[in-house]
Amino acid sequence: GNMSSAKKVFDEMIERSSVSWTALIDGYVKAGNLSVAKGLFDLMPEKDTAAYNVMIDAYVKLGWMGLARSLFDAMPERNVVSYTSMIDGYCSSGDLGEARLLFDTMPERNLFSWNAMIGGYCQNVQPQEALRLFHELQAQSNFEPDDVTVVSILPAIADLGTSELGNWIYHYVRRKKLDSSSNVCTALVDMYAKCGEIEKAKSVFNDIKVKVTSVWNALINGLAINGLAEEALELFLEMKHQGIEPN
RNA sequence: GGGAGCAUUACCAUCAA
Repeated sequence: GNMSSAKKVFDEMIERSSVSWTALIDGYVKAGNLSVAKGLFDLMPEKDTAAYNVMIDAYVKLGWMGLARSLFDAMPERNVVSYTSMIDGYCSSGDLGEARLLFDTMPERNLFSWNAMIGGYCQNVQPQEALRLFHELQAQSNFEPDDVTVVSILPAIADLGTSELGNWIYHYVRRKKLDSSSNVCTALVDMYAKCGEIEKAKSVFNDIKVKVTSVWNALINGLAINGLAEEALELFLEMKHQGIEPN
């Protein structure tokens, strides 16, 4: 995040590749300085796809889909990153139709693009569509769900309250050793609790080797929403007893 | 043969609206 040093090095360079331009532009974007980023982008002599992608994603994260779309349409060549950024943006703005249109028409997809579309349905509370795409990912693509896919899909299953699907994910997680991710574990505990399977939630919790705060939170909340207030309080005390800081 | 720039999950909890 040290933009003044980055700029200094950049200014001292004899030759600047498109990689150095793009790295600097993205630095300004991530530092929240869009106007400087845009100024550099406009100055950049030969803008390649990655440079356009950085600017598109900057607009996307601000929710400015009109500007993002203008660049997307204007750029000479679009790659899978360009499409995935746009899909992410449309999903975040609630325009699932436009997102899906891009997803269906993009020349090639990777796991990022699948995850973006699946996550989009989840966050717009369309768990059934999310699950349909999740199955399609496994049946009709060369990719396998990863920890990101699982963390996206579990809240959708929790919304539906159907733990049979959750059980399938649970076994998948164990088979693929995805339970080394705290986010995956947290999402599993949460899912079982929201499906009313509090014993299963506890059992998943107990199997977790390294319990970070969010895992404790998930089970404490799970006990609470299942009417087990006393157990929730006990677990909270146990957590403090073990030296885990409540947040 | 190797390497540098861009996209997807973190809501699980709390607080705020």
